Amino acid sequence: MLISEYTVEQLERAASMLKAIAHPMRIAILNQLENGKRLTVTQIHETLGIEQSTASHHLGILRDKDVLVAKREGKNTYYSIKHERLNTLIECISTCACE
Amino acid sequence: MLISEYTVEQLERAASMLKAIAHPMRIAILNQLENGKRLTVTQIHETLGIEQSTASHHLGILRDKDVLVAKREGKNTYYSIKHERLNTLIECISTCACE
DNA sequence: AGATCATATCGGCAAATTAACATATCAAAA
DNA sequence: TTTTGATATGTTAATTTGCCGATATGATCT
Repeated sequence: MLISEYTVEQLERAASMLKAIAHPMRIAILNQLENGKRLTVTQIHETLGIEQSTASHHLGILRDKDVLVAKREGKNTYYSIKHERLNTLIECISTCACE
Repeated sequence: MLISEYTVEQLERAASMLKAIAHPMRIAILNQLENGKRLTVTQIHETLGIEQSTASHHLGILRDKDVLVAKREGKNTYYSIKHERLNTLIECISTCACE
């Protein structure tokens, strides 16, 4: 079934990605990862001043919804933005909120 | 206080806008309103096949979070996208979800 | 004022989310 | 294999959400 040229599945997938992003701390995380930067859980948790488990939790949500990809390298897991196009979205919402 | 070049308030505002958008039915609504289109509550409720009260509810959420603007004209209330830039965001998330 | 169309709000309940903390797993080094 | 650093998961309970039907408000016409 189609609703407005997209299927229900596509709408749900889009919503779940957006929902993952729609959190102040996760937007802050995404700002840190703009333009292809890669950071570990510890770097995020230290930079943003949040609990390690909280950082991991937020990163996990973003990974599960295909916003970020994780790559384990030794003890560390590096996170980065999965789709180039998402940089546009981050920038867009950040500037929209500043008016 | 600043987190990643944005204030907490800006991050919260961005998150609350995104949260408003992050719902399958509301993304469908925004698709209907792309590129400056204006629609009434009844048009939305009939086009998308949802209850009138549900349509009004979703539109209210989007208006409250500054995603849409409402303009009353006689019996009808016309809704439309508030910031041009949001069209980019809608398109971006819709295409991201189609891969 | 009364009738009718359009929109907004209320009450209720099941379902989904959230935050915070403790704990568990994984990887390398000693 | 024990220890330590790094990351991931589980468990709570409190809050929030979505949807529905019903009802209330607003606007226009007779």
